[in-house]
Amino acid sequence: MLRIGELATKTGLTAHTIRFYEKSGLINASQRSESGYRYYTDTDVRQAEFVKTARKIGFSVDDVSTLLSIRVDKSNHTCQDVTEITQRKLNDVNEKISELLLMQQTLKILLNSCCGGPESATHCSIMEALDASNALKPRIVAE
Amino acid sequence: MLRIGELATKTGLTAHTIRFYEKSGLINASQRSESGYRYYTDTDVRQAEFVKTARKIGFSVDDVSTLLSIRVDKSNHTCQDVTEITQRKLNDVNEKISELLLMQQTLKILLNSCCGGPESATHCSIMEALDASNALKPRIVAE
DNA sequence: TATAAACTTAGAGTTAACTCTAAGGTCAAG
DNA sequence: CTTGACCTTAGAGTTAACTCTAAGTTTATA
Ligand SMILES: [Zn+2]
Ligand SMILES: [Zn+2]
Ligand SMILES: [Zn+2]
Ligand SMILES: [Zn+2]
Repeated sequence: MLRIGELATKTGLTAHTIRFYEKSGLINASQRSESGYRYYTDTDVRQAEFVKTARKIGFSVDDVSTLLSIRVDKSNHTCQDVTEITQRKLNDVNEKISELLLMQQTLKILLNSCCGGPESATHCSIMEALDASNALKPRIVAE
Repeated sequence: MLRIGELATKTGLTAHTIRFYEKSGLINASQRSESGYRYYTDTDVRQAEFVKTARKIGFSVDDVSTLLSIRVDKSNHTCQDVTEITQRKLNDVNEKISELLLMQQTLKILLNSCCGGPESATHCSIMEALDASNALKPRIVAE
């Protein structure tokens, strides 16, 4: 039986976060001491680790909540249920990556166009590009 | 001279956002009618477009604020000043991309391992992976 | 003139996931 | 018995960038 600090150490979460997850319904302490201290059983610890793993992969707290409800009642859920959540998450991630790659591309173009030196920014091509509003069309770029 | 709604149409921002940007010091209306309506000059419009462009590229409101202060006083700033902001942003973006690629990789592995069918999740490999906490080590994976 | 669209303000609400604070209680070690 | 580390709670604060509301004013149009 671990106390909250020990669970924190074990999982890499903070005690604060564990309490927050408790409020969110992700982690609970099977036992409480008379004085109110939380005590975590092995089962609780495994659930906390599940939560940590799922969060680390990138699932939202809400997703983890759903995954946990599947976890406690696997026989009434299907692989499809699980892949749906996972696929949705992957789609999110893919979309974010696309956006970021576009930003990356544009930023690279800007950096390539500017000398970066100590001279006056009066004719800085980055500033000019931002003013021209066609700085938003990244193309094939070297490097 | 445009009113806020017209500027909104022209820039693709909303009137709300323009007012928010005003509070944040990014956009201001050179004129006000007697009744208090904002009126934007061509110069204001160009600044608003600069803001829109910079935001679209991914610069934070704070970054844009800094870029604007360079913009109004280019001769007292250098290309280095500008590239620093841009490079910092690119570094941020690169870091986020790395994190997302890791997530993407892991999610792909999970999806590959699960049949995704209508059968019970009792032996679902995604659930197993989340329970095993070694689901976090993405390796080379086929597409 | 009447109506509707557009505008004004201050300030509150949204989202996600924490993060921290205050004020106090508990427990093991020395 | 005292000290210090650890625990408790409710609830407020953080961040970024909006987004919305309410209640009222102005303006253009029919
Ligand atoms: Zn230069
Ligand atoms: Zn430059
Ligand atoms: Zn299956
Ligand atoms: Zn499965």
